[in-house]
Amino acid sequence: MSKAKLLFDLILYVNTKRIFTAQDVAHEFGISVRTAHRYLAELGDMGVPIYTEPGRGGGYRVLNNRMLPPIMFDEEEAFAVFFAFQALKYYQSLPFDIHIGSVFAKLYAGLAHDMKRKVDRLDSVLTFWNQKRSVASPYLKEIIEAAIAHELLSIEYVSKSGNTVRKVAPVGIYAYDGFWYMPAFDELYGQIRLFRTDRIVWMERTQQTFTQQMPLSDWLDRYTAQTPKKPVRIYVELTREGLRQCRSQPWLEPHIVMVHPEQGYVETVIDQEDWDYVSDYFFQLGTAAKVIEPREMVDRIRKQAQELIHHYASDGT
Amino acid sequence: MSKAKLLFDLILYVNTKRIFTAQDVAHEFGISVRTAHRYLAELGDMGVPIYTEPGRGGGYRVLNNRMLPPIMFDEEEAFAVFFAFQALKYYQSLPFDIHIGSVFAKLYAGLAHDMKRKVDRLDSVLTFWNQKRSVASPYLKEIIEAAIAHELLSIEYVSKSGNTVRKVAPVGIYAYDGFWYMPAFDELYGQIRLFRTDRIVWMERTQQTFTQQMPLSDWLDRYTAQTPKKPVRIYVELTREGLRQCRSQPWLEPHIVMVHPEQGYVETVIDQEDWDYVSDYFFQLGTAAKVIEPREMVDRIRKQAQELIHHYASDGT
DNA sequence: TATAACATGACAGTTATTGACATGTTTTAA
DNA sequence: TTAAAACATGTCAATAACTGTCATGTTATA
Repeated sequence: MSKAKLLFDLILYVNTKRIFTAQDVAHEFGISVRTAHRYLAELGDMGVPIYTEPGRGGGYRVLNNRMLPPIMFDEEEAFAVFFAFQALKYYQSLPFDIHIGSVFAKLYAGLAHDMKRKVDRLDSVLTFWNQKRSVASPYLKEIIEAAIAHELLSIEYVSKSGNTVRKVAPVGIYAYDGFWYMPAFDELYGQIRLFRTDRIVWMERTQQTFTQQMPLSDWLDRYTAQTPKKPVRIYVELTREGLRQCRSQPWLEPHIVMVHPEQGYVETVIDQEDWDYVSDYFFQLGTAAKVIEPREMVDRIRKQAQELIHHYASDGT
Repeated sequence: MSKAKLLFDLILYVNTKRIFTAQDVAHEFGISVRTAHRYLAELGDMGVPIYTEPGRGGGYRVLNNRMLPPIMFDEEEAFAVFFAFQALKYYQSLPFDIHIGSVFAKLYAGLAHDMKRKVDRLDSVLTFWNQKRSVASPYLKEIIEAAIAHELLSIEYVSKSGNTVRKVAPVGIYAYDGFWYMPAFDELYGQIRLFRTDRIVWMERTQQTFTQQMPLSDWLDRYTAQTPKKPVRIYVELTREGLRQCRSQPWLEPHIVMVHPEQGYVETVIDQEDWDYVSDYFFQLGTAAKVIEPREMVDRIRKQAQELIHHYASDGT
């Protein structure tokens, strides 16, 4: 085995084992103990954070920020990472911001000149835009790590009624509309509650772990799904313009049928709960859409239109 | 210079030069031509995509997907990249999706077992949540690259009035509320217009370049700052519900005046260009809003309502 | 057909790596 | 206090890898 390959494998070995002796390495890779020492010293020079404990019961130890073996990326891959980082620019608070910076620096340094210019320009042609929020959330990284490790957290939370200290089991965190939210099981209330992370003023990781209740996605689904209880069939004719508009509605788009470029229809089933929203949507489309079913929706739209005329007529003169 | 260091530098060298001979390398690094050949062969084995052209005028060539020299990341840095990728999960259409996949694979492969589990779990505790859109935008990558290269694009665009083919100079692209938008200078109109990339049905990169007009950020600033060219004053009374609705419109929110919890108004200046959009918005608010000024908007809303009644009446029986 | 490039092989000199052995140092358990 | 188990470092000879020179092909082009 070539030396390079061996060093490569050695990185993996030390990362997995964490604690080991030079004899272990010598035996594992079929080299002499002297060489094992030499190689491990070399890893140290390469930046792998190993330290040693001399004496009986000693050996090599790896610090927790372990190194990955060297990886070669091509420019496209590097560019993809820059692209992804761009998506994070908008967030005021970010976990791992330092690491993002160092990854950026390492990748950027390896680029050829022309490619560097390209990356510089990326900044000026690509934005992930949202309303900027200026509220800081310092505990994001800790929350993520606690959630991953299924670890209980003690938090002090600012709520309407004042600050409270609670012990919670985080389900996860999500970003929405510029804020970070943490759904977490609250021991006090015996149920999962939603916390805004910027309202957490103090936090401590306990050593206690909990058994996972549910993944974040399940919680979000349950939180948003609202279980369609009463299905309602709708049938709506669409003009060209109606087609164009409806295609940007994710809940309609899959059910659009285009008869020909100038005409089409939507036939789908909605939930009773969304009735008003759907009705308002087709109302707002005006003559670009024509609701055929349900009849009640037609009535409602007609009634709304009449109200509107009345509303503005009474205004008159 | 050590061999490793030399190979490292050689990668940079070949990436920058793109075309060169073994003599060039030998001279540049002070090695023999024979060794230059040997090293270059070694780079090939390492995965750097070089090929050769024998014969007079020949030499070594690098394919465009150039390689970066090997980089060592630590786990935290790798995790930061996974985190960034998580932010992109929500987008239906992504440029560089293949590359994101391959970066993920390369980094993931280098992780120790326990860390792999941690990354697997990241998915279940972290979400960047927005309303999902299912509309596909296949041309994102090309737009970005054209914008970076200041290259003119021919596009076929679906607009209200039908499909049109235009030649445009893209300023950049940005993601907003689940859609991708491309502001671009439109030769036809002699000004910068906004395109939704999912409505581009065909695209071709021309070879022509243009001189950059402005960076995307400037454009966004100007766009959001709303320097109306033809200002139109609007005055709209709002009910409680109207207040609630308007408050979630970023362009209205700053100009809302609440008289008391049940009543308020909006008074602001909009641009002539947005007239239709604004009118439609208040139409859709129904009786929750009452446009007082401009009178023409009142007329238009009334007319729309009448049309709607007619639209659904003719349907009748 | 000469030239300028890559391609490959052989060989000897040079350099780097390796293993064996020796000698310290530090810590812990007996 | 001592022995054992670990790292730490040095020396040296054997071996392996690398390098440069020379030689011989091959390929494309002026």
